[in-house]
Parts: sequence; structure tokens; C-alpha cells
Amino acid sequence: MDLRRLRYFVAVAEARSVGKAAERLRMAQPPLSVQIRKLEAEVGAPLFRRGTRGMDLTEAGQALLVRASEALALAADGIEAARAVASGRRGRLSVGYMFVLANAMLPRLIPELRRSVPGVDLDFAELSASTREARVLDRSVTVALCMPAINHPEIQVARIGAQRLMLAMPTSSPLARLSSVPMARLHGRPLIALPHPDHGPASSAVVPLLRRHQVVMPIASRVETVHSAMSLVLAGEGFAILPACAQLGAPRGIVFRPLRDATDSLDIAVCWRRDAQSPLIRTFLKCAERVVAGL
Amino acid sequence: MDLRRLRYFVAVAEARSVGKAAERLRMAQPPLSVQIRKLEAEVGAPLFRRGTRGMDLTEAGQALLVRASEALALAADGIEAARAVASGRRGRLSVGYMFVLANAMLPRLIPELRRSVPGVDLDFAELSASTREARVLDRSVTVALCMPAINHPEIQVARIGAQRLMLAMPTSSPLARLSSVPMARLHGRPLIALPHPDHGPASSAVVPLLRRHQVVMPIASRVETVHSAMSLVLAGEGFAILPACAQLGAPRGIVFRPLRDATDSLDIAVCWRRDAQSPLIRTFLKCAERVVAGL
DNA sequence: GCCAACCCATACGTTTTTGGTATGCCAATG
DNA sequence: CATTGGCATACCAAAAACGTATGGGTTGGC
Repeated sequence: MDLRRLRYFVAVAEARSVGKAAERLRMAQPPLSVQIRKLEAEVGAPLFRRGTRGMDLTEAGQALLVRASEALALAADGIEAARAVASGRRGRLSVGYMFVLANAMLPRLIPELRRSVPGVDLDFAELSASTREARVLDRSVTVALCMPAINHPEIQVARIGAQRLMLAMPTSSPLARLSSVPMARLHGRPLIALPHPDHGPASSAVVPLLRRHQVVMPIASRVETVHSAMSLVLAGEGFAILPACAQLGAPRGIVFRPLRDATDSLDIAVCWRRDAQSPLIRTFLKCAERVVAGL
Repeated sequence: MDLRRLRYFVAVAEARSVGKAAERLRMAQPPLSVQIRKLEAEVGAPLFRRGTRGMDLTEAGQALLVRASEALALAADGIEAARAVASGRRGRLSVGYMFVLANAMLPRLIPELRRSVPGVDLDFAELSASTREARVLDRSVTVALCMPAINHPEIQVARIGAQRLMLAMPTSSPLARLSSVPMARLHGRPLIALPHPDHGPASSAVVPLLRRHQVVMPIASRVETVHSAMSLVLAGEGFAILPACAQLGAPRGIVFRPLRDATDSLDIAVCWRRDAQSPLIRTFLKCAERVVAGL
């Protein structure tokens, strides 16, 4: 059973005439007549009553007509839907994000996305440092907002901004009275350390920073997430060196201060599978860049 | 866009491999590969990700898959529905009946039909003597249960039975005491006359019957329907000569008696358009015959 | 009552499309 | 490094569809 036959059939049924339908289909009348008869042979029953003034559907023809029209529309819709998905006008976008970026970015990113790609189903998921790479690779998220970027040959990275590192401490700390904290004042103070997912147990940016300034901070605790770090800071367990945007998720009782004479920063990056390159991802990237630009 | 392409596409998507799908479709792998690429060209975007271990749908491919499967199913269902209608397993049957037959036949005919053609939408309409022919011709009823048959070149008739003519009179009439009424006793009594739809104003069977027995009955009233006739009989306006089955619709106060030495009867017939010949009508005919046989 | 017009069906040659076979290319695997 | 598994390409043969020419039946006008 061929879709063209059904298309012809619908045309003839609507025109109630082979000749008229042939004209509308821009083809000759005889081949159309032949196709209709082939369809009837396939069904095994007449679909039209041939009158002297054209053709008229039989009951069997009417039964076929409704379904054939629907099938035609569905097939056309399928092609169109595939195009829309390929072009990024429709589809599904699963956005992974790391907690540090959530408070700074999501409130502006989500409306921006809904505006930019209104036909797309959006879905958001927090990523942990340890699983984010796997979530991108197995496509359970389409794109990931990361800090810092994922480093993997199959994953493509676009750096869309950076956040200065700041010192996080309890409001009660004596250092909190300074508007910015000299690196030297950190020497000897306890550090709440975050692992870096790629390069071992300590944050990739913090370790070189301390080394460069010849500051030694004993590691008071190792934690997995930024909010664990902030909890421990609030509890007075030590100091954390965190990207500026973490302030927005910080509980009362914690203050952030810039580090004097240290401009080190962590990259904000969008990461996705290299083979999933698509217009939708490009659009997402644009949105994320706009949001970061407004921070 | 061709339905075969969509079928191929679905097969490849389900098999997640061109080779496997080709096997299932009993064709060689290369032409299938070509068809898939043609479909992708038509859509304007890749539908599969080619990996080293087979093919995998892209998001656009997934969007197409759901609709393509549905379209396929609908097309197949359409063909099947047309066959079902043509074979009489499904469809619509509009049954017209004349009032005289309603009480005798419908209570047994309707369940019989529902059992015989469970997939068919049944619909019943009472026919008047004056419009029944037009209702068959314009297809507003598919078949008509008539008494007597319609006489028209475009209408086919199947006689399925007959009903003896009987005398209908008020219970109070002196003739009601007889178990059967000799024709001669009718002479001079008032007649409630029914028109015959084809042959003028008087019932085609009653006029010859009276003439043959040389009985003259003055016409007290002319009525259009059997129940009008019975109303007038009940009112004492006169006698009616009606088919036996009319008894079942008769109100209290009317009795029917056979006519002694007169076996005249009226035909029960099924009538339908000659060009609407169908298995469904044949099935209907069988049912109607069975019902009449059990009267 | 015959002829013209209309419409669908059939026949046949041409073109387009599709399927098969042979083969190439690439990546993963042992 | 060779082998295997899987998709893509090339080329040829077969099938299907389209167009032109034509037949046949019915309607409607003169």
C-alpha cells in the first residue's frame, strides 16, 4: 500500500471525479484512473460508484477516506516535526546545571529559553561533580552548565564567562571586617576543600592560587558540593575559596570577600556531546551567553 | 513522501540497523540504505546517528518515528476498514420498516442483527407508504421492510414471507363471536380502506379479494396508515381487512378473525437499491428470513 | 432519434524509480 | 596487522508510473 495511491484516492474522493482530480494533481486522467483501480484491487472491493457524472464514494470508500486523510496528514506532520526538531524549533532540551550556578543563572536563563524556543520541552536537572560527565555522555542531559568545564574528548566545551574566586567565611570572622582580604592573611587558616572532578582531590583553581602566593592552608575538611562547603563554613570549621556566584546561594551568616592581589577565576562553560551538535544547542548557548553577560 | 519509505524508516529504527532491517524486510541492505538516505534528504536533516555498531535515531528521527508509525497503522487500518465494510463485517445499516411489520418483526430482528453483524452500526426508521420508495432511492435507508413490496426498476425486491388477510373489528361486533368469518357476511358493511402505494387508492390485495367473492363494501373512510385504520375500527366507523401481523400492534377492543374460504395474503418483502447490493444486505436478508420463518 | 459532449477505461511506449549484485570504506576487535 | 561487521556507493536489471492515443457508454441538445 502506497501513500501516493492514498493521496490520489483522497483527491478523487474530494473532487468526485477522476478528471477534476487529475487536473488538481497536475497529471493526466488515465494514469489516475489506473491507480484508483489498483487501489480497489488491493482493497478487494470497489471504493467508488461510477456514475455518468463522475464518481461517488461507496461505504467502503468512505471508511477508507477518513483514515487515509488522517494518515496523509500524519505523515506530512511527521516530516514537518522532524524538520522542526532538526532546526531547533521543537524538541526537547534537557539542561544540566551545577549547584553553584543555579541561583545566579537559572532565574534569568529559564525565561530567556522559554522565549527563545517556545516549542521546546525544557527540563532541568542538577548535576553533581562526580556524575556530570556521564550524564552528558549518556545523553540524559543535552547540555550542561558547568564550573569548571568538563574535559573529555567526546565533549565539546564553550566558555561563556568566568567568576572571580572569593573568600567565604562566617560573618563573625575577624577577616570579614576587611573589604578585601590580602592573600597573606590566609596563611595557616583551615580550608574547606572541594574536589576537582578531573584533576584529583582539590579544586584546580584554588591549589595553584595558594601555591603561587606561597600560602599554606591546612585542609580541615573535604566536601563534595558547594553547599556542603558553605554549611561547614557557617559552622566555623574553616574558610572556603569559592566563585563569586556562590554568594547568591549562600545562607545568612556567611560573607564573601574578594582576595586582594589575586584575580584567579573559574570558567563557566556549556558542555555537550560533540555528536549532538544542533541548532537547539547553539540557541541555548546564545541564551546562556546573554545571561552571563548580564551578571 | 512515500509510505514505503516510512515503512523502511520504521523498520530500520526498530532494528537499529540497516542490515537487520533489510533482512526483516526480505530485501538487500544497499537499496534500504539508499532509501533511508533519500528520506533524510527529503527531511533535510539526518534521522539516524551512524555508529560503528548500527544506527541510532536522532531527536528528529524520534519525532518522525512516532508519527510515521501512527500513519502506517492508520493506512493499514483504513484498508482493513474498507475491506470490513465491503464484506459486511462493519459499516452502517439503516433499516426502514413499515408500521404493520414493526411489532411482529423488530423485537426478534434487532437482536438477531446485533448478533449477526456486531460491528455494524444499526439504525431504524419507520417508513410511510408514500415516502418509502424515495427513502430507498436516496439511500436514507439501506434496506426497507415492506408490505407489500416496492415496485420500481432501480429497486430490488426479495419476498421473505406473506401474511394472511384478516378481518379487524371491534370486540363488540356480532361477527366477533365467529371463529372465522365467511366472506359473504361482509357484504354491505362499511370498509376502512388503505391506499396502495403503487396502484391507486385502495389496497391492492383487498380490492381483488372482494371482487372475486362479489362482495361490495362501501368505503367509510380512507386512511394512510394501519394504525389510523385501527383507530377508526375501534371507534366503530367500520371494518378493516389487514394482514395478520397487524394484530400485534392492535389496541385492546379490536379483534382479528380469519376470513373463511379466502387465503389471500400480502407479501412481506425486503427492498433495496439495485446498485447497493452488498454482503451486508445479504446478511440482513438472511436475518429477516429467519425471523419471518419463526412467526 | 441522431450527433456531440463528457467522462471513465484500456492499450502501449517512454521515463522514473526501485531493487539486486559487486565492491569500497571505516572502525572495532583480537 | 589482519579480520570482521556494518554502512555507503556504483552500476545494471526490473518494475512501476506517467503520458498520449483511443475506445465505449451515457447525457443532453437539435
